[in-house]
Amino acid sequence: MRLTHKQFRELAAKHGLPVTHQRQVVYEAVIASHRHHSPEDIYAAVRRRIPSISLATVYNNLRLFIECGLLREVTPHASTLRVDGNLEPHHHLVCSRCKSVQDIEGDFIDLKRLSRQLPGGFDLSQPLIEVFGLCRSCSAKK
Amino acid sequence: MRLTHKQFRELAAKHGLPVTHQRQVVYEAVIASHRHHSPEDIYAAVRRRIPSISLATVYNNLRLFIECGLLREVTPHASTLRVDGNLEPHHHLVCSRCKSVQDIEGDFIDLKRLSRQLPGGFDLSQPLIEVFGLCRSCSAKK
DNA sequence: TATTGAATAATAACTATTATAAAACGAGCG
DNA sequence: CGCTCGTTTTATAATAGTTATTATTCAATA
Repeated sequence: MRLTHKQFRELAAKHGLPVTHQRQVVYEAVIASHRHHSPEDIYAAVRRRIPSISLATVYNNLRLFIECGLLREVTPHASTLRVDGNLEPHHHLVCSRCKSVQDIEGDFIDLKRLSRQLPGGFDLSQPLIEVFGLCRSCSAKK
Repeated sequence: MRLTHKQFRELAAKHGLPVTHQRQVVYEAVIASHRHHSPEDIYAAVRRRIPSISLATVYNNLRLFIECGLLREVTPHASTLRVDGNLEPHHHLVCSRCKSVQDIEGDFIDLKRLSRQLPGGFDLSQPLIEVFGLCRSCSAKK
């Protein structure tokens, strides 16, 4: 706990982010458990230490942390359903910022090696792979 | 247009899905344009042919098509934000059904080849790759 | 033609998230 | 030590996307 405490102060300083008690606690809650969290999970955990905290604060700070690179977003995606009628094997290149999607050929993947790394029982019979990054116009803006 | 007409009937038959006029038109709207659509886009397109169609019907049928494998879902994701505090390079194995996420090592990716396939200007300085499939318990249920 | 079950339309309800406005905080300065 | 200004937090309202509900329509069959 002491460790993440210090770790957060350093990260925040590096990104020019003022440290507040709420931010400290939110960050520690994310790090404390090693799984992938939803805002509600984090809200619940943080409330045990700051009962008065508001859900909006959790959202605000998570987003801030993601923007600054203190945290990563899992599957950064459009907030709405997208469908693809192309059933031919292909994969997607997704912009983490504007969520645009382009198709990409899949031959950069070593399926044999990937299968070897899979946990038992994981079914990859129709593998779909998404590569996240920043599209040209978003990386230009940055 | 005739082609997707027939294509849909065959696909539907293969999956034991009764063909209705609405389904036919929804499917054709997805295929007609080659991008990745939101339900609202599709709703707008379909309304030009069936003005009385309901948004719910579009949702229902898209979901049905995804379930049956007539369409793929782009970025199958939990309906809520997920956050990951682990900044070490690693990737994710995501279950398309239950949306659970596990970490996975990334050495099945040929980054050199991937970079060669990237469209100009795409920034992959912090590559994040997600592999979608079915986790053990979901593939058992199936 | 009457019956039955599935699909659709219309709309209400729900959930996750964002926006807004007011209150509290906190660093810097007199 | 108290004031002030900008930031953060809180509380809550608003919104967007999606799902659920229910009545209606349709299509197939007896």
